[in-house]
Amino acid sequence: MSQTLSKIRDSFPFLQKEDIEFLFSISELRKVQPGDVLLKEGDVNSNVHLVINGLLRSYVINSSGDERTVLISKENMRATSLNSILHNLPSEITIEAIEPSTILVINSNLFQKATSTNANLALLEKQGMRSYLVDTTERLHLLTVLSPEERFIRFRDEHPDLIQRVPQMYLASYLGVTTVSLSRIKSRIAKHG
Amino acid sequence: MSQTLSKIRDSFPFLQKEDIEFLFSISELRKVQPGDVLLKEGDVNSNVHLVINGLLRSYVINSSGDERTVLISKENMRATSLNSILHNLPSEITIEAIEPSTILVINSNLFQKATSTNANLALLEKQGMRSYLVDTTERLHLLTVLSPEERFIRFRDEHPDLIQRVPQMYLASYLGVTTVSLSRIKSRIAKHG
DNA sequence: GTCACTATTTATCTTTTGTTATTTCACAAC
DNA sequence: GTTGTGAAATAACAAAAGATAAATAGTGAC
Repeated sequence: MSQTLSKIRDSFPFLQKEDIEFLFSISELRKVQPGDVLLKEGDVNSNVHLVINGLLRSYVINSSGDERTVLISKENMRATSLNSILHNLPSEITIEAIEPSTILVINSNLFQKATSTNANLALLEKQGMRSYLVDTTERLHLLTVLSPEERFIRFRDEHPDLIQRVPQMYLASYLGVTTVSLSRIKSRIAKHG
Repeated sequence: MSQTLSKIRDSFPFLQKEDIEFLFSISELRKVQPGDVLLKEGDVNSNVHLVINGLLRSYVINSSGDERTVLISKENMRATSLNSILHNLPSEITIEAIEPSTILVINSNLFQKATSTNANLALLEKQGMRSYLVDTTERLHLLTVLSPEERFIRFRDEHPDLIQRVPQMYLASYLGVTTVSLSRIKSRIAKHG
């Protein structure tokens, strides 16, 4: 638990000890195993899932019934349903662990209330929204501008650890290709550069 | 000008007349023609471009030298460089008019300063960030989950007016296909349903 | 009206990607 | 050890998309 605390302090240095204690008081520290589901599509769930240790993936199911990974969250990253957190609507995504993970599940309703009286938490909220926006925009640009091969290279360079940790089937659907295609991309890169 | 004012009041009913007057005082109302550039990739520009009338497109150029449209902004919608507005970095996008347009160009630095003393403007900022986030996430989901044909149908149903207004070459690159492909999609739909 | 220019459609061919099935590999259960 | 299970690589074929060029349709200038 104190390891969790120091991790959070490192990530958000402007938070005071009391702020983090408050965060814990409105949170639950969950240990999950690969395949465990933290949030199921269709459920209303306004929790923010902060990854302390491990790996989560968020996915949706398309009209052909295939899962499409929309987000891979590693340490210090979050996973949330925007629908639920902003509008109290059923989640559009399913969040699932792909490693044994420790997740801080923060009750966002209670958090939001506290932001009106606690400036640090308000800043945390604003920063959270901003980094969410930056990440989403970044990913949108990558999907729009880069080819699948370029996307793989970019992902590999930014998250060399995740290439090993993320099963290829999930990485493929995150990059917007099939597993077969991703395999071809990898062998192409291995040959030429 | 008073038409502009009433448009803004309709879009953001919680704003008082003084708030809107302040917005005008830190803004410039620009009339632009198709092809006119409001913001060029590489320039640092932390303005928010609010479309009063007309149509803008934001695009980036990929490694093959082709333009990829990342955003189409019609009335009441915005166009901004996130890089510039959040981090004062060179813009990743170019913003260009594709119709004769009236654009309210808001100085975001001055706006941000005002949000610390004016609660309405702070709310406007928060709402702006949220809707930006919702739009971006929505678009990301569509690109991830839907096929090009499904994306076209969705776009047509949500923005029937834009099908006529947006030149097909820009719509194609917005949907992530070539003009030839978009043409095929349209003829397929015309045949079967 | 014609002319010039551009966008869109259509047709043909090529390349890429998806689909499916098979094989290999790793790992756990027995 | 073998057997089973699931992921990844490979191959063969089908489907889709890209590239290119040519034809058609629009638009504005004159």
